[in-house]
Amino acid sequence: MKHEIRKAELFAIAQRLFFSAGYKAVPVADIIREAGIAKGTFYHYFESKEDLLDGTLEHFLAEPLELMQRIADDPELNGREKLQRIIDAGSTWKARNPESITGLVRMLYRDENVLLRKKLRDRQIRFIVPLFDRIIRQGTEEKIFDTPYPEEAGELLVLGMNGMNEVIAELFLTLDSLPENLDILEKKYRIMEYFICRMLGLPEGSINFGGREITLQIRGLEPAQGEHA
Amino acid sequence: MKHEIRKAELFAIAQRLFFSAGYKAVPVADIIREAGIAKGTFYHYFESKEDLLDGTLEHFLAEPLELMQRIADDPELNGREKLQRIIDAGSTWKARNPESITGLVRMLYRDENVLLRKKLRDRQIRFIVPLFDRIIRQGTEEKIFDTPYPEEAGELLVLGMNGMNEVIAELFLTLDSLPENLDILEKKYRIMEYFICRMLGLPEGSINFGGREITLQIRGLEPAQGEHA
DNA sequence: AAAATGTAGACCGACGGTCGGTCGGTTATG
DNA sequence: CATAACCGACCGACCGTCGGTCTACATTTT
Repeated sequence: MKHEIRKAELFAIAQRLFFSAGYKAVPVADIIREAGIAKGTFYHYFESKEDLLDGTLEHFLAEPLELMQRIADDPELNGREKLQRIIDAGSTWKARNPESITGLVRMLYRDENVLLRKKLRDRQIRFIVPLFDRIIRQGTEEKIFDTPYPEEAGELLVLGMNGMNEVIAELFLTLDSLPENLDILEKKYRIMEYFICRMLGLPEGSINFGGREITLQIRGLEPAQGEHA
Repeated sequence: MKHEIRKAELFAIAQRLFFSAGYKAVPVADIIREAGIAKGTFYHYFESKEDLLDGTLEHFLAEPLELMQRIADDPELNGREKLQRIIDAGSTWKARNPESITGLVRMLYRDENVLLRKKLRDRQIRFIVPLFDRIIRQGTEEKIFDTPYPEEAGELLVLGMNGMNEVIAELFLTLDSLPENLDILEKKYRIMEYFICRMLGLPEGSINFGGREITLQIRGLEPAQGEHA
């Protein structure tokens, strides 16, 4: 088991370095220096630098994905509640480590880091789509959801949310220089809520992504900073 | 003007090489060998390899985007017709050069080529979203469209279509080994049609992506190859 | 029981080879 | 003669390889 421990150590180092500077920008040399091992040793543990990246992302996503799994499996919740809980879980996770999020997003949305972003996104989608499918099937059986194409709604939902997320992330990054973009950003959230309800045949307001306090909190600002509707 | 001609030559070479082998896989050395120039000359024309890529994509997309622009500017057409014509233009363009399309898609959807795909997509989206916004505004004024969030519908539409396109492209690539996926692929198109109409408040069937003949034609197969509904 | 032998896998770091990009200089052109 | 076009040797940063050592433990031999 020494092997697995060592690998986990390397994952931790890689996560820190990749997530602060980006994948391409971190040479293998840096990683092995921090780990105190030699080039050859590194390639004893991993087939390639990209192999390390894959493992690191798997490691990184394991916990949040497992959390979602648990929510989806919870027999106490109906379809709508599960959806909302999964959304909430995302928000609170982001709100809990605001420092890292801003840096992470800023790094991810650079051209040179598309690969990293793509791998992260792919893994999430591959995992989440089946989850959503199950939840939507449940909600439909419970007569809470009412949608044509129930089998496809999950995929469409996840893809749509993902596309919007990219737009939102880019807006998020502009907030420092253009604080007024907060309104646009919030509007995007409202639209997403609207379309999700629309697609699932839910009454408006059944799903929500949290108000602007959440966004501000994620940015690491106090919610009450001259912000009043 | 010699300068521009030379650049166009290099774009042509780059397009051929990048689109068959991928961006990373084509070293600058290959390009200058084909062009018969030296390293230094290359960097006299371009700031970097990536600069060449940007220019190449701009070059590549110029014609189809201009065509879309013309459709959007056509005073004879109403909103719905413009939308449909733009979709048709895409289909016929693909159907006209089927050999290149399959290879292109196969190359684009490799991990190592995410950057290329991203740049292509970004440029399209940046160009198309304002176009769609105008068309949707026109259609809304004509009372042909009826949508909440008319200003956002364009972005949502383009993003949604784009996400679906990625899924469809991946399905498209499996058709050789799994011909039955054609049905799934067609279904995705039907769903897209449905949701576009839904989002724009059009009666069902107002927009269509063409039947399976188009898809088969794009693959370079004759439509009538044992395919009958 | 102790010593010799075998072995697998952790570990090492110099080295090969590729590639993007630079630089000092030469040649053509207007 | 000045400016743009052009040249190719060279540089430095990387990823990944390769031949080999060292340690710890199992197996056999004395």
